[in-house]
Amino acid sequence: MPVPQGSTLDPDRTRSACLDVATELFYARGVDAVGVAEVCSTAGISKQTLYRHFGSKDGLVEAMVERRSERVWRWLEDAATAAGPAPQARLTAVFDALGGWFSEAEFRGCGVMNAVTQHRSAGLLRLAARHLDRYRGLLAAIAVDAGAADAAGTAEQLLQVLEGATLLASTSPHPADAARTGRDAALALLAASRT
Amino acid sequence: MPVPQGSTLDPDRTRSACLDVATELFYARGVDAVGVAEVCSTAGISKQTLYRHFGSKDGLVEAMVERRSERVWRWLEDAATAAGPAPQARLTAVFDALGGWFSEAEFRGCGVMNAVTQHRSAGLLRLAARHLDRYRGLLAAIAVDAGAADAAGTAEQLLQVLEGATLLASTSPHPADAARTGRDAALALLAASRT
DNA sequence: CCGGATCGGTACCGAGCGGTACCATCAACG
DNA sequence: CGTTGATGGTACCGCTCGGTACCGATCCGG
Repeated sequence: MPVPQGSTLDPDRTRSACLDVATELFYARGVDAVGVAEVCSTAGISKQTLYRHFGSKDGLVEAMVERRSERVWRWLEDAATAAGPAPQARLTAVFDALGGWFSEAEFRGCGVMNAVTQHRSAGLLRLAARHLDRYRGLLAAIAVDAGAADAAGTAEQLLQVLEGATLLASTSPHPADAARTGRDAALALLAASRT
Repeated sequence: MPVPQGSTLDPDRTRSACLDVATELFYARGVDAVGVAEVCSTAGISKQTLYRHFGSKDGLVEAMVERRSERVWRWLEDAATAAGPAPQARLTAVFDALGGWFSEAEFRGCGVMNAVTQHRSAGLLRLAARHLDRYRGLLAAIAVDAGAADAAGTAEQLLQVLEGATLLASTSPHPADAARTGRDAALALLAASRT
């Protein structure tokens, strides 16, 4: 198979490295506050290469948001799965994982929702909807296993708590507290969801 | 008293009109997407006048965020008060009022949190903290009257639901549903907060 | 009626932006 | 070995931004 793998000219590797840098910079300082020139110089590529891969800055932003959404969702799924089959344990694991994230010095809230708040484009709105749907799937599975009378409604409540905790943590001086508060609220809602 | 009131040269009136325009434009399209020139021309004032009143664009943004925070909080307080003394009724009134807001075509989420997401400055972080504290006071009073064992903790849970509902409504095709979901979650949490 | 202050309008500045053109380089392949 | 295609570097373009300087008009108190 003719797949290049260590080469300097591997397009996939270049693209991925570029997305890594874009994710970091855009998340840390905001999409508007970082120019494509800085992304290029930090990633060690030229502007031509960036534009050949992504077409425009918007294209770069959307590609990085999509990848980020998929990764953070998979990360939460893994955390839930590792907690075993009990729905309460899985929900607890989700919020505990969030707590670890919130406590990082670089934490700035949900990158997907931040991006759509900063640039309300049709593409980002669509990506945000997909992002939230992934979360809904995760939370609905927990609600179903917990015997919720209205699993979809319960999942929506849990999603509001999750996003609310994330948003409040992003401006709070004690972000880890937001995860604990969210976990308590989520567990209470899950318990109340059985008819 | 020498207060000018109808004059074209009334500084307070000019300042207020300027803040009205800034509130609308910055909220509708984002702080970065609107230049001071457009704010001035829409408000019918010159750039000199704007800079004499606010010093810089950041000053204008902070002044408009502070006013918006105070107004929306007072609006929610009034909605709760009008619902009578019962804590459940007041909490319901808060989320019903939010539902009316969410349903407006111009709704774009919480203007205060949007602003701090777009421009993470120390001033805006401070204003956001004050904004959330106002909400905490409103919700804590409800939690106390409902006999919550941990009123502050319950208020924090309700705040997460409120902000989560607002954030999700801002990207949802059915924003009013978010208010109903939030109301149900908030009432369930309030019920679960006793002992 | 006049002097000072404030107003709106406009031209302007330096800087940074997103995006493009051109070129020398270098690896891959026939 | 020569061709091809992708790369990094750099200069450049048109545009818009936040912010300032200057001007003539307008209002006000004395």
